[in-house]
Amino acid sequence: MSGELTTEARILEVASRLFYERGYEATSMRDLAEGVGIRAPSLYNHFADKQAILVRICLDTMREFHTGALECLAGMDNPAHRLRVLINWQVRFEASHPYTVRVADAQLTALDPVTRREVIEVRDAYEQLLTSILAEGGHQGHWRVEDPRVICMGIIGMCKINSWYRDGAALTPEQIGDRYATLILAALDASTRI
Amino acid sequence: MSGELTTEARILEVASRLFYERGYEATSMRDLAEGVGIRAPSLYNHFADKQAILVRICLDTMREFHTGALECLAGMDNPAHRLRVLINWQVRFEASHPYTVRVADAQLTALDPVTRREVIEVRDAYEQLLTSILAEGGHQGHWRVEDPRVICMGIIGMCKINSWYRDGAALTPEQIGDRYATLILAALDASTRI
DNA sequence: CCCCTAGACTAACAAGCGTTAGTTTGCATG
DNA sequence: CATGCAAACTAACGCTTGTTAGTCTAGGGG
Repeated sequence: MSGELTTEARILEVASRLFYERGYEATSMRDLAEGVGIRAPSLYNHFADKQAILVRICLDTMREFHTGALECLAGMDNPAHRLRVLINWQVRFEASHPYTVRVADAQLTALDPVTRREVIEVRDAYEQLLTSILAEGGHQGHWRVEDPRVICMGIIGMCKINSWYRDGAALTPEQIGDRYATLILAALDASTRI
Repeated sequence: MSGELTTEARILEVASRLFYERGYEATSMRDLAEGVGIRAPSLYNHFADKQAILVRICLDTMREFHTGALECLAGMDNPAHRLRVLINWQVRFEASHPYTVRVADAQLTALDPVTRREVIEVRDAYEQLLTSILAEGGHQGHWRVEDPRVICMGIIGMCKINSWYRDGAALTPEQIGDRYATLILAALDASTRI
């Protein structure tokens, strides 16, 4: 065992990178094994089959993302604070999990239908969370939000910095998150003229 | 020949849908041929190989997107108008080319390096276009834009409605584009308190 | 009326795929 | 020192893949 990680952890690590770079179907078990430093059949000592590796990556990532979001919001009431915290969390998560986040999104089509449904349910739960914050801010009169869902999807898309952000950029993920949160909060402010 | 399209056009149409649904690698030439209503070897009467089909889809889509953007901006000077028009164009294009836009993005890894570079160059040109508009509005004092590129990427991400928008939604693409443009313009407005 | 070409077809190939069976190895425990 | 088990290995399987070679057929121009 090289390094200090278990073989299972190293398989997941290498698989995330390869699925990210080439896609699930374009990555062979032999490629993956070579990256780990073992032979292909040995992979089956750790995972039932190729699909199980993808399932682990996608489900683990989505669940960590969602539970982390809930923890960030714990005990917060003010919609503006909640929105800012959530935007910051997503941006930071995208930057700290560059491979797995993209795999969980772009390789959805390679997932078996059952797991795909599960991943989508977690994703929907997050969207619901964000939408409810927007709606609440609207009801309280702080924000101008005619279509919370449309705004929600716009914010989520904006926060997907994973497609362009690379380590060593001029701004840290924290700074980018702050910029986006400030921008959205300014835009939603009901006192602003259109 | 069924319908009124050439066989080549029908191949591109079916391939776009299959690459979108399953990915490039997961779509076999036999699957594709079946969708078109011919046998696999007949595909080679229209395209040199499988890769050539993907190349056509990705390059055609990106070029149509970029030249369309330039046409939308022709003769427009005001940064606010230019930004609004560009946001609207992207949102409408995403909605009107749901399959090919996603393929040109998600299947980038399946493209041969030469074509991938070409696609990325077109994408970069669009980003440069948007960034320059933001920077100009900043220099003219209309907008508060400290980091034009970060804002640019945020706007582009926001406009990728293709991942969630489906025909028959409550709002039309035009309406969504208007909402986003208004939101961004309100956020950038230099006279707004933060 | 014949020929030529475009575009369909069948048959088949070599390569690579995910996976299984069966075997060996090395360490930890009694 | 013997034993057992986890986890590596080699060999090989059946299948699918992209692609090529060669053939057939229908329609339009000389």
